[in-house]
Amino acid sequence: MPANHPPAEQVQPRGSVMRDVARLAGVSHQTVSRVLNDHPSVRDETRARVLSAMQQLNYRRNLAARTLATRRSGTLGIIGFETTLFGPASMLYGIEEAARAAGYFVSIATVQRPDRKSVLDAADRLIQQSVEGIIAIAPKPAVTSALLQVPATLACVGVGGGTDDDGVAAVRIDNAAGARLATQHLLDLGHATVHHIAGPADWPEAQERIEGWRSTLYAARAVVPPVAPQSWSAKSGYEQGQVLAKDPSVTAIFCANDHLALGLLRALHEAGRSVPQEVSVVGFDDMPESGYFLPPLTTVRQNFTELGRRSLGMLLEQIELASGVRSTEHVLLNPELIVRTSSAAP
Amino acid sequence: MPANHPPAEQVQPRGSVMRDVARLAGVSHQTVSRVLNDHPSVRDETRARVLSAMQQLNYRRNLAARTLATRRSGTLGIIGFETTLFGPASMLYGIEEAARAAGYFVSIATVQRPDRKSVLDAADRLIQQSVEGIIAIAPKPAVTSALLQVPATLACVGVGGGTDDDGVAAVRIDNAAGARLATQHLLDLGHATVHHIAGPADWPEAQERIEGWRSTLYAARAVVPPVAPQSWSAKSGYEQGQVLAKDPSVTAIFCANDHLALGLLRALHEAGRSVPQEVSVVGFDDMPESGYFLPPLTTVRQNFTELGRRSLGMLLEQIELASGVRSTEHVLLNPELIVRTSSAAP
DNA sequence: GAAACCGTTGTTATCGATCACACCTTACCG
DNA sequence: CGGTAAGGTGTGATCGATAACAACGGTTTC
Repeated sequence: MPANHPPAEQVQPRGSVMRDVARLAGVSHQTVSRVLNDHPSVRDETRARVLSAMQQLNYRRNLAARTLATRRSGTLGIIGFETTLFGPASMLYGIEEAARAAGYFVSIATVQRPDRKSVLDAADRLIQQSVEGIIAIAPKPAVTSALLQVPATLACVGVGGGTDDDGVAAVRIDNAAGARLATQHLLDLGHATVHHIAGPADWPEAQERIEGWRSTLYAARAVVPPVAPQSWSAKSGYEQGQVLAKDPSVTAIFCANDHLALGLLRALHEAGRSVPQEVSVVGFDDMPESGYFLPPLTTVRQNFTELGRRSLGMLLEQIELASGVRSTEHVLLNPELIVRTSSAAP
Repeated sequence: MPANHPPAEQVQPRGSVMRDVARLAGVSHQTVSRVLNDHPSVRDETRARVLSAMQQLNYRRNLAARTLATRRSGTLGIIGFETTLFGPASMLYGIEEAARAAGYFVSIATVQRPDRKSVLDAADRLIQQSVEGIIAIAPKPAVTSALLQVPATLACVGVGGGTDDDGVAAVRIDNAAGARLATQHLLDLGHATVHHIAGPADWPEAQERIEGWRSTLYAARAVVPPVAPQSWSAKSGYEQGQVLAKDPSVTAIFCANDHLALGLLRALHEAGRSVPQEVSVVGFDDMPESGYFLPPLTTVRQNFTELGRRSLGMLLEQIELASGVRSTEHVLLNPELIVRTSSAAP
């Protein structure tokens, strides 16, 4: 049920509307509308008169009226999760930028938890605004599966790790490939095996990175050390790092993200184990700061902005195709290994 | 001039509208509207019938129509700058959360550069959407001064460092106070003076931090070392750090933000100067990672989320007061010193 | 010379809500 | 018992745009 606002006595001051422009230009409002919509059959001289009138009156077309008449709002919705983090924030940025370029407006709805109810709630708010499509930042499958519940004629795209669900179009990076890149890099340097500090067990992205890491070790016939998934935080990296630091056989560690790596670096430092001389470390994400860690972090770069742009591209495709059937296309982007100084031969 | 979208043949499927609900409930559309708007004079039994009809039809009120009729959109606009950074991203989050709680929708428009033209452009896009108010993330004065150009009846609030301008309501943190906190902390530890790695010279926030730092040194009759403002980046901190590291008289350094501090820490480490034994370092911002730097960074915390919430509060006040005159209230939030291990007695 | 057509323009209905006002009960009062 | 007030409900106009169609002068076509 939509909220009702407290009354604001003063309404927005009535700016100029199409009638005013029409009167000033000496034409009908419909002609003004034609100029506005680039209709071909308007005489150049008439068009010029109208345009000048619009300029004089500082006319701005009323989107609400247009939406009502056309049943198209020119607005896209984003369902965001943990948007204070660098990754989601960058996706958001990429989406907005691309949307603006395509002439769309962007409305956002954040969710506290990536569960079905919150997502449906957010989607509802967006639908009320007549958005023409929704992009959901979807770290967990619950998000995309919730998207299946929204009216099937509404274009939807999921972006992020939790987009396994086949019913919804999605863009994601290839987490397993990224993990393979990192692991193989360390093996190639000559490490006997690679330890892994994983992300939380219930996150698909964390699972996929474990998968990629594990399969690479298998292929190389290397020992597969145990993992103890906890969270994505530097704290967790620090704590697990303290344990690993005690084990002299550990020479290479791949972290599921850069925050974990940061915590790990601190733990190794405190334990007196130098990086990369004694232990090599590789992260995942490539945050802006990662190049300035001590030592600068070798990591797997996700191009979040590109992720955002691509998802917007897919959404527009769906909208403009308007087949009515929802696309279920999945796009997998390849991450890139950024080698810095935290990794070296043993 | 608004962009026109390529035609999407298929329009949104017509969901149920007020007429449908009215028919099913056996009342007039006006009565449905009354129920929707909590009008007192509806018999309980009628209200119940209407509500049940709405539920059966999964009715959702059309915001565009409502906006057209009431001239109120229930939407607020945000003009964002560098929203991928932790600070702006957190403000955005705080705003959205508070807006949702207050029953408002949020639409966003980002700008590439914080200059007059870009801001007016963004404001224009928001005005087209009939937003009832605008919050601008305003790192530079050009932003708020641009806000003065938007119709005076539209509520506006600036948030951030560039909000000196007296014509616009604003929320900001007290940068000078933060700098004093940091500088005094270092002096209190027993350092003879404090060096400063500043932010870029054309940013008010950087200037205010310089001011706070300098005035504290004056008051303590300490030597005021020169500053060489460059950028906000870790790279800049690294480069300036390399210079400072060579000077054995330098024992305490206050950085204008945590990124600079990160770069500095690396430079000090590479120069073999230990922190905090030989050199103390204090940052500004308190990013989530700062507690895991090597060593954990003493820093000045800005509560960005709170900044966002407060700015939204002020905006709502303006909207709901609707005095027509724009508020010019300024709110200054106090930052907080977070002491970790990067600072110690010389 | 009538019919068909074109480019250009105006007229009227429409989108889905709210608002102002009219209408009908019922109740209460003098 | 009639008049007024108040509660509950319906009717029609309205917000500002677009859509559909009609109208008009001037060709072109048969």
